[in-house]
Amino acid sequence: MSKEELYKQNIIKQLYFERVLSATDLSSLIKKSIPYTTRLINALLDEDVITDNGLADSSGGRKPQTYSLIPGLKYIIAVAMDQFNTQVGLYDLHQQEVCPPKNIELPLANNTDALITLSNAVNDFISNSGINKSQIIGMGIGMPGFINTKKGINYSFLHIPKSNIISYLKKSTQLPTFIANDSSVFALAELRLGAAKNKKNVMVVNIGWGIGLGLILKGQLYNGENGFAGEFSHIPLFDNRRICSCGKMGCLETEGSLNVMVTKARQGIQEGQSTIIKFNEGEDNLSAASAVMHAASKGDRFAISIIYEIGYNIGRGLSILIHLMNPQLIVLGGLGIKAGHLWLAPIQQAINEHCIPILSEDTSMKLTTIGEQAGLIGAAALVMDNIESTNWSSIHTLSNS
Amino acid sequence: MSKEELYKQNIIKQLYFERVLSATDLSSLIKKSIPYTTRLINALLDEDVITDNGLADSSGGRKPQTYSLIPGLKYIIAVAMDQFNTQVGLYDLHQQEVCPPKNIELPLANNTDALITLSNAVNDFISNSGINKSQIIGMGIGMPGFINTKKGINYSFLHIPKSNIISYLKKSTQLPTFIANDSSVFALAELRLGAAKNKKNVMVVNIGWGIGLGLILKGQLYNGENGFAGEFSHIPLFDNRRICSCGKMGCLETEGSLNVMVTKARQGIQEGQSTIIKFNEGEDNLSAASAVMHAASKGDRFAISIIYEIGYNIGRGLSILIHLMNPQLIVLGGLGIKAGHLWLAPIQQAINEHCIPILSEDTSMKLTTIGEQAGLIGAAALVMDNIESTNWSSIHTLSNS
DNA sequence: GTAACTTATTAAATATATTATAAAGATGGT
DNA sequence: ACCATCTTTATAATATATTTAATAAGTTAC
Repeated sequence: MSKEELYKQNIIKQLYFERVLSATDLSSLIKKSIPYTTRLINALLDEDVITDNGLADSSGGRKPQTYSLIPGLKYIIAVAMDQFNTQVGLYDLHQQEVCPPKNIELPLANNTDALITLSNAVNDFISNSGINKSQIIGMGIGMPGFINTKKGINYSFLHIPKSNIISYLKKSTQLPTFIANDSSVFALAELRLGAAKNKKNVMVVNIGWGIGLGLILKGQLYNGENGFAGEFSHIPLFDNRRICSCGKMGCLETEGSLNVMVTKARQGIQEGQSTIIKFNEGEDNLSAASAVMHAASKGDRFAISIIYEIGYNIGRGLSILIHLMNPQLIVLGGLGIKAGHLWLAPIQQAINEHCIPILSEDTSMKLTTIGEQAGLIGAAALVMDNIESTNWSSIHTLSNS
Repeated sequence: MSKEELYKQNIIKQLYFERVLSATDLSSLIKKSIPYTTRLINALLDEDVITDNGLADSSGGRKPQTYSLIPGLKYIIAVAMDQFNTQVGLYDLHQQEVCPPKNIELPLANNTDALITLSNAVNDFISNSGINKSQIIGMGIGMPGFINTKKGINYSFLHIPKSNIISYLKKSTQLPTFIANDSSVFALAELRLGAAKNKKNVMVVNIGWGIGLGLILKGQLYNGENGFAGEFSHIPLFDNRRICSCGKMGCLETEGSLNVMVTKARQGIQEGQSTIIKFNEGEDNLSAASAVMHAASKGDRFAISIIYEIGYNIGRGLSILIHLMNPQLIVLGGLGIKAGHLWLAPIQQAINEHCIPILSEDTSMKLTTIGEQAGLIGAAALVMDNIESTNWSSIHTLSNS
């Protein structure tokens, strides 16, 4: 690809994440001069890839002409997987849902058919959407596990003998495919569209059955040497003898996660704690955790105390992170976000107790604002973040010729 | 500075760290085409900043013409401080000592005169060296404490009301000055000239009275939002009740550092352990620690067991680091390096016990090879890493005209 | 001796920035 | 309402920066 095409691609990327930008904005974002940027913009206008978006308000001078992507020009398939379920969504270039996302049951553990199921589901989903496959620029997938993004290998699930996930899905769906760890995808969503936007050093914490972590360093996602960075859940932090899901003992996960929340709640109820939490027989962990968090939001003291304990332990882990990375912001999200601001006090308390003040003073903490679709939105962002070559103008060129 | 001058500066930087390079090497290092790079090289030759270094061996084609810096063209002042002593050295552009480094006693704690003492010492040192100040391109300083590199502030020591260290020293020594945390400087030395050279993700561990850490991520030094990243010594890792030097409890430093080594040795001897370690009355910590490490190298089982315990605890901390950063290499250095390979086994053991295998498998561990001058060499590298504008050709221009 | 390869040089073409100027609007005063 | 002045934005002409392509030259390995 020529340099000029690369810059155009960069402009498209910027417009995807910012939606509306002026020539001056774009010039500083792609770090090229205004006249040169203008030339690139005009080329993109000619190719019918972007559109004139009218004049924006003045900030003390001539009103800037603004530009944006044509939303229906191309689409993106976003896939958010967890160990049991997978969501598939379709988004346009304004990050809007084109049709309602689809949920499929897809257990990952010991499931040799998982990829077949996935690619069938994606192909069906596209067919039902009515969108032509040629208009889809790619598929982004966030999934749990140890993932080598470049090689397309998940060392925990979805193993394919003599091949890899990316090659397989490219072949079976005919779509450029990008995969990443679910916590990285979540962090990417925060970096491009959420609380970490335009921030440099941010820790994005995914409170779920484990504690996921996406590291944003110097304004970029950090993946580590093999893509395994951010294994926060399994740092050896406690001297307990609890066996963790990873096989080791004393991991953060054994004292701070939604699993622990459910366990503590069950235990407390059995011991006769007075609480409004009610578990049905055989209730699954997801609804149990939701019940605890719901009770806590209603003011249930027992539930709040459980969240306090777990939050405090997560905060202990975050103290280590603050010492090592000196971040400006910590963003909390994931399933646990249902308990909202109740996390803030115990985590902050732990940080106060375990951090050197000069370090913790300049680190702020926020709850995610992206909401439940974070996984899908991040997966779509993953495509735009990595896409290198797409024939952006094909459709309009065809209709024009 | 014009773009072209910037590129020339970059060429000088590359030649400083690599000593001898061909046009092709430089072209790929500065990421400009070969013809353009050649033009820049010729300009530098004309200005008598670099010199033709003859032909290098062929690797299957025409022998490359190589170039190098003229070592005596410019010099660098390097300063390595610890809490009690400060070393000052003078280096040429081939990283060679111009005269023996000087040691001065300079306690940092509660010493309002420290900066005056330092600048006097530096000025004296330069006078005695016989090098003209105009030939010195700058001064690099590594020092303990919480340091904001850009603002020139050390929040732990050397506080100056209404000014900062850089401004003060620039004024009193007339030299462009750069400061950084001692562990960062050590990591820089490893990155540019040592075991981390051309590596991407490396943890450089400084085993001393605390455990310092310099993080190299994506091939660059990582400093965090305010320059405080890498506070490994004070991560809350132990459930002990030992008060740390930072005021908190349970820091890594309280169970893994040379201070702990000395304490354990003293305790053991008092309890009648059989060992060849002998402490004189009132022996200071530095020689005591050296004695323990010396005994261990001789095979003293008690000394070795102490190193094992401390190494194991450091390894526990490193396990966390590996989970979070997924580095390809860990480099061990600092005062503790006197015990050499004896650290490797206990640290590796802790990593084996506390790391998920897939993470630890691809992380190797090495001892530093830079030696005792690491602090000074790194401080000199700090100058070359950051210098932006120097009149490189002045002297020769004068002699030519 | 020759194929394959690395390195060096030159001319030509392309990429990109700077400067000057114009246009459009904001602000504050009368 | 009208004007003077300061900003920001847009565009055209010009100058500079940088790469590409073609070619030549020097080496190695078979």
